[in-house]
Amino acid sequence: MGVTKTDFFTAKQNQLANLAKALANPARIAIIEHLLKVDSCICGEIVTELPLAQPTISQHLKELKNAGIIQGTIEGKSICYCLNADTLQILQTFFSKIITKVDKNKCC
Amino acid sequence: MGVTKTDFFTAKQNQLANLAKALANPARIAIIEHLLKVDSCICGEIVTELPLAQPTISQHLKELKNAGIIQGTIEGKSICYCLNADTLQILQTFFSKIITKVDKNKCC
DNA sequence: AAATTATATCGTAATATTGCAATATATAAA
DNA sequence: TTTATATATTGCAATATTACGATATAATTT
Repeated sequence: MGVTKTDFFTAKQNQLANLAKALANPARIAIIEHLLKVDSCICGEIVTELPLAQPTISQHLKELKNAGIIQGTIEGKSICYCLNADTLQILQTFFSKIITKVDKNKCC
Repeated sequence: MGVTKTDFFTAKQNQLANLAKALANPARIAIIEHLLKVDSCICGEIVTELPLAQPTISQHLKELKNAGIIQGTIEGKSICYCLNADTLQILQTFFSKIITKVDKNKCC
């Protein structure tokens, strides 16, 4: 098929899976790391930073935006993208909870 | 194409993207949550817990194992799967670092 | 208004992922 | 050793993802 059986899982499980999917590409990781590093966060900057064509980066930015990981505001004729802390917090919380629990659960 | 341009990114970026890819499915999130919850972690248990066929779950377990997120040891005629804390720590560290930096970086 | 600059969308080819039935393998029990 | 149980592998159809050229849109400058 190729279709994930979304209906059979909880909203939280689907949310986490969708966030992970948004991060499941090195270009999107690189975009996140770049947004974290630089003060200004214009799309055009990313195009020159990464070894990908402009439409490809625009598509990656769209996916990150759809997932709520970044947000973009129009700034003159360019667009300012930045990270959305609230969404990233969901992931941080998930993994922190796992780390605190996983040690107590070693069975092999 | 459909091929990610892996070569143009750093090993760390590819590692994080691959770990995210391994988590980018609600069934695999559910498997992780189940392994975290129960004491015993036999594959057959997961098959009865999740609404997916046995070969599908076997495939998901394989992907989680290849990513280093879980490990499995043979136990009689069944297999005991459990979470790998070291790998999950990589993700926890990544998101914790992001969270501590992201607030200082608000630009829109 | 025309040209320039910045980003988005469309269309498409190549490849990857998802899920399962059928089947294989491997250990345990009878 | 035959049978039962547990998990893995194979093969396949449906769908999703990746990347990019061509083109569209939208604001800015000249």
